[in-house]
Amino acid sequence: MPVQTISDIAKELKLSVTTISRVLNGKADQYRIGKETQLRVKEMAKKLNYIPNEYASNLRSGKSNTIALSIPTVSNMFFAKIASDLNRELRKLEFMTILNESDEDEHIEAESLKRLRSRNIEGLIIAPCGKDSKELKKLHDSGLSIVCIDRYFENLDIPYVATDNFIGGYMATKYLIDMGHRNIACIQGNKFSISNIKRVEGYVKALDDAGIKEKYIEGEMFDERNGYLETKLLLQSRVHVSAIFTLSSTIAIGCLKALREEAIKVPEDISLITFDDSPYLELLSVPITSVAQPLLEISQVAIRILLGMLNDEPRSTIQVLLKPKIIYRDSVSSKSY
Amino acid sequence: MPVQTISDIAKELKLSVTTISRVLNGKADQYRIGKETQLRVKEMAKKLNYIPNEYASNLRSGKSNTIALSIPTVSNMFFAKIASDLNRELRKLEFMTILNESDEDEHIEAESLKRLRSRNIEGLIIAPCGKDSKELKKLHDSGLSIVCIDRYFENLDIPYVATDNFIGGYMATKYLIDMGHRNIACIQGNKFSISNIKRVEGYVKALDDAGIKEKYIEGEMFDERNGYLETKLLLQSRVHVSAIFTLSSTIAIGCLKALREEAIKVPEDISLITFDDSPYLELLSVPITSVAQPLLEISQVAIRILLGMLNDEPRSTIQVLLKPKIIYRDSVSSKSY
DNA sequence: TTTATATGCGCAAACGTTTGAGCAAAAAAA
DNA sequence: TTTTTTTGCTCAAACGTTTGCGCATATAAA
Repeated sequence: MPVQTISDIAKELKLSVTTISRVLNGKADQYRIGKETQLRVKEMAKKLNYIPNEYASNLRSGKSNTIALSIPTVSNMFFAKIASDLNRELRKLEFMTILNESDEDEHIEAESLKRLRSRNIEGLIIAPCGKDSKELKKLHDSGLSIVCIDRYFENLDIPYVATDNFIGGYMATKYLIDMGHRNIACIQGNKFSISNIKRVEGYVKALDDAGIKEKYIEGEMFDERNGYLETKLLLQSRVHVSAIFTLSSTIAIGCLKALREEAIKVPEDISLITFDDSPYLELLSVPITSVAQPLLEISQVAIRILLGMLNDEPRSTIQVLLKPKIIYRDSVSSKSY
Repeated sequence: MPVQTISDIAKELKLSVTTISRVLNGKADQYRIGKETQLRVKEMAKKLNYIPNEYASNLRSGKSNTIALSIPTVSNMFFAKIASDLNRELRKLEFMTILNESDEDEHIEAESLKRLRSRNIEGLIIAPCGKDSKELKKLHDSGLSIVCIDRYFENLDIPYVATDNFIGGYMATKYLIDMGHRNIACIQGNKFSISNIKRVEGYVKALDDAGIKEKYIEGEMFDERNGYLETKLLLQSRVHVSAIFTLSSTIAIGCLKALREEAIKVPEDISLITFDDSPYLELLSVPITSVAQPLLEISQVAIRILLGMLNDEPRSTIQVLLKPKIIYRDSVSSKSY
């Protein structure tokens, strides 16, 4: 069966395409199309198995019913959960979701954003990976509704919603300090992502507040490999730490594997606390204490902000930071000097 | 800056839109556009920051450069990995990816598929969730290039690539049997997904081959909750099992949590083997033996098949089953009677 | 009966591309 | 010089919608 168009229906019913279009768009009453005609049109549309051509409709109307989602990667559970929650909401709102993964590569991200401009998307939800994104700024300047999640740019007035990473970093570190630790290493992820930066700032502030000078900040990627490598390096270096603060659960896994290889016991030899919770953490040989982010809230707030912008509410600079929560388990020992 | 169109460039250069279009599409030589003109067009396009309108272009040409990906959910690591791998390849091929999550709900899936028809997508990669999908069949009949991953329909000649789940189920169960277990429970996921069905068939066959009559097959969802609940039920029932085979890593987590609550030791009291590998598994209090699926291969083969179809190669019914691999860890004890 | 209002629908342009066909001028061949 | 070929580009239609405006006809009011 060939693709049926509006004008096929029109021909069949000996009506104009205008009438068909109006009925099918729910604008029939507004344009005073008779009740009976409406019925006949709808029936014929069903009978012919009519499928609207979104490309034609978008070309004319400018509406694409499409939202783009740009995140580092969906194979990181943190982003996967958020992507899934967002996608579910968008589906309910009858939007299609375009998925863009940047793989933490700002060139890929920029390229994707550029290509998005061709698609007339109506909104963009993005966890940007670059230090500063010219492309994102361009999109923003062009009037596109954008909301940043997890990461954002302090110098751009793009609305964002993220965990209060500074507090998270501070809480985690303070907890370690309160438990008696003084030599605390921090294995970070992407140095240019604001969420990483804020976590590190929290770490530093907590140490400063406690009058601790020694700080060890290493790492550069939110992945297992980085956690493994940096832990190995840490153990082989001369610095002696009694606790490690990993800035993502992926990093934590790598760290744990390295610790195990070196036969270091958690928490007896080294304590561990990590950003990001995961259902696995409580099942590990040592259940890992973590800083849990309010995942669902992030997506929900993001959607709410986006909808606000789409409904032409005045473009305010909404910036939401949500409190994280420490989930206490057994990977941090109290250390008394 | 307003959106610039091809005709803006044309006006600026006093050329026809046809010429601009041809240059910008790389068809300049084919249509004998002068070298110098080509340069001037390209420069002006850059200068005006021209962005092609994909909707107009698709409307005319029928090409959408869009592939849809339909999976249960991206918050299941198995699908997340696959989605990510596929998306990366599609990006390289200059396709945009539309993400559709069905949440294992066939109505949602059907609705999404229906809406896809409006988008003129060029291909569809899907892990269908229903028992049989009318919508999918319609799309297939309409000539769309489709490849199924992980799940498929044996009665439709849609190409698919999946793990050989029968073998996987057989291997896992045989291993348990070889280790001396006779009472083996199987906690399954979605009963209607062929991957689940095949795994169960493998489980049954292995038991039959060993002359074991007792079979315990329970469960109905590929998630943690199901694993937890079914394990609880299993433990409270009168049947006594010495080993459990969970059909996904999510189920395994729930199972482990239940076992821990009931103070059952793995593998001393009960042995566990699970489908799906995960970087976490080796870090658990008891490293879990698993049946690892060839994730990357699945995506790669899927892409290859899809490309073949897109390039108008004869539509053959390619059906690929890839061998899984057992990763031996410590969750299965040998039991001697 | 004439005039005003309501009802039901159609005309035709527009959205920004792509594309088959074709035309004028320049270059080459005769 | 005339004819053929090549070069460089343009015309205009088409893709399937949406939409501002407008035109009959029917009904109600005067």
